[in-house]
Amino acid sequence: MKHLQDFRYIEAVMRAGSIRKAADDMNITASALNRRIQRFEEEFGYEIFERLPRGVRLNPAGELLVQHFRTQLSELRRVQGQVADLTGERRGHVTIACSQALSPYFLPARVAAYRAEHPGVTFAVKIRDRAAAEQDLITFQSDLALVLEPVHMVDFTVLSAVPQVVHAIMREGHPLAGQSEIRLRQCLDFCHVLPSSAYAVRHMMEQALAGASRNLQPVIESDSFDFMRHYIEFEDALSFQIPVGLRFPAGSGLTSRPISTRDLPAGSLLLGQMKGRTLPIASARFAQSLISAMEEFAD
Amino acid sequence: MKHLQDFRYIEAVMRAGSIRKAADDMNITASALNRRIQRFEEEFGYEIFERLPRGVRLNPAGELLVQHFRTQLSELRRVQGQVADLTGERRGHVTIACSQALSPYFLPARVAAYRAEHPGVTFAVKIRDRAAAEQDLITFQSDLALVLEPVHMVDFTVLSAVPQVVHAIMREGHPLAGQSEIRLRQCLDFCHVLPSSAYAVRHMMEQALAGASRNLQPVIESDSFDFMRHYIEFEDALSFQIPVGLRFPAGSGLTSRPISTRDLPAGSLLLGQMKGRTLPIASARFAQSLISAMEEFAD
DNA sequence: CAAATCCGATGCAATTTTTGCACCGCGTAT
DNA sequence: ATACGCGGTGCAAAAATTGCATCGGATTTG
Repeated sequence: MKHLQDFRYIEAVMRAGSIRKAADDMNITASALNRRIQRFEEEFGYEIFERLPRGVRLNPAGELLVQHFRTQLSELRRVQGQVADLTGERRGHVTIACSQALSPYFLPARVAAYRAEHPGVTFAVKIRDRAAAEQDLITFQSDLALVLEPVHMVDFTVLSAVPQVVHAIMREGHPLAGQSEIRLRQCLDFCHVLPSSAYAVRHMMEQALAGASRNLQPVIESDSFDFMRHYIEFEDALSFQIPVGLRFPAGSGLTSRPISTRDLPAGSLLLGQMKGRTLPIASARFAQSLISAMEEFAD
Repeated sequence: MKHLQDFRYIEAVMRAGSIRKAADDMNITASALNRRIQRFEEEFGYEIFERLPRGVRLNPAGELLVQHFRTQLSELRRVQGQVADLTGERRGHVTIACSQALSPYFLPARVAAYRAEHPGVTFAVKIRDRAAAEQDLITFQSDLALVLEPVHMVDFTVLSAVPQVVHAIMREGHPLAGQSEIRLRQCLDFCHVLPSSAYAVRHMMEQALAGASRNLQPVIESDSFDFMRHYIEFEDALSFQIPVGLRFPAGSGLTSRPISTRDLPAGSLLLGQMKGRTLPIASARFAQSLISAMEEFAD
């Protein structure tokens, strides 16, 4: 849309940190871009960039403005969706940021189920760690976020929450497999494979062990839940995952046992959206469908 | 703001009902305007005007779009206000649509009280009948509406409500002045001076008398509460007003008595805003101040 | 029933706006 | 001290917008 051109340039400058670099990115001359910025600031009535010796940076007014434009852009898309709806096209697009744990089983199943009923709806599923998922909402890059234990919770409206007890994953023959519940300290006696600290499960475990005499000493630390899960098949170690991410096909040789909530309180898996935002119809409906499905996982 | 130029043109075309007339209004050629509309529709992806033999009219998609633009425009102003705030200018502007009854005493006092504390804040007070006040909110021409018994209440969020019993206004020597409360049917025995049917008091009285054997027969019907009130000083008739609009300076020779709520239920004086909207800081604060003041008038 | 009227659309030239290029002054970094 | 990268600016080229004249179509008018 033509009338948001200025915003695209402003955002580019913000990202690049300098008008010249941004001009390069946007295939335009620095002078042209410079003047666009100046003209905009004049019309707006206030400067939005601080001029630094090595470039420019958004000032607080600029931050406010960028946030406004982002809202505006997402609203425009929502209106377009609504118009598409009433012209009978009946399509729609859902963007969701979610934790890695959701990616193998839970979310694919839910998206497929939804698409079975609404084939015209398309999806963008972004795997994000819990901090990045929130950032995605704030920048309007995702309509929804489904994430375990979000970090900041500012501008985050919770649509649904289910508690999730952390499970230890192990081979079927593992010594701990004989118990129906595992104490956290028992885990420390075995080799463990953990997600890196950006992930909620790791964070929860470190919180739980803060002040304890023994600490986590992962033999493997990874960003890939998939990698860790498969690693367990080869070494007699422990990995950890929440129920929505668990499922053991026959013959995998793996099993899981819950960690006692006395040691490790259950985390909350939250479905949320940007506070105060009106979601596009497709996303709002899919959120409803997700909420129903999440209730079945209340652990 | 330059980037909303298209919207201004679209709105002009909507109002004028034809591109040519709108072009005239906006001091531009019809062809230029026509092409702007076409280009916009192309970018937007959908037509927003129906082409009729005698002009154009917004289609449903266009209605949605116009509403979107109005929101956007008001949001932009809010952001500008916020920016003004953080640059230390500490100014602000409040727009409020209100019933005529509020205009002589209640609202001037409230606005003055608020400005005494916040001298930088400016006001636009628009006197509107109850239907027009709501319309003002919807079109974002006012931030707030303070109105007795609004008509539609769609997209209307109530911020505060106080009941208002209708009072009869009369000269001090009037036969009914001896009673502490007046029955509605008694009023019919005297000449009465009524607001026209666009006003809530008139509407409430007609509702109350619907199906009754006797009906209202105003000797004077007027749009001006001020006129009616002063008219009573010259003829021994009755007029009607709600408490917030009442105050008799010594020597006016007028007085008022409440109509029994058995005959005429109290109406609600509502302070409201457009549903889902975030008000500019100045308006939000003034609304808070109004809410406090309104509580004193709970009748 | 035909002429007149009013409408939106469009080709083309005039005008305004935007862009690119060259260059300035300035502060930092080397 | 010099070189580099930055934002800002004058001026000409390029692009977009506008105005004018005109078309084709539908309604209104006489």
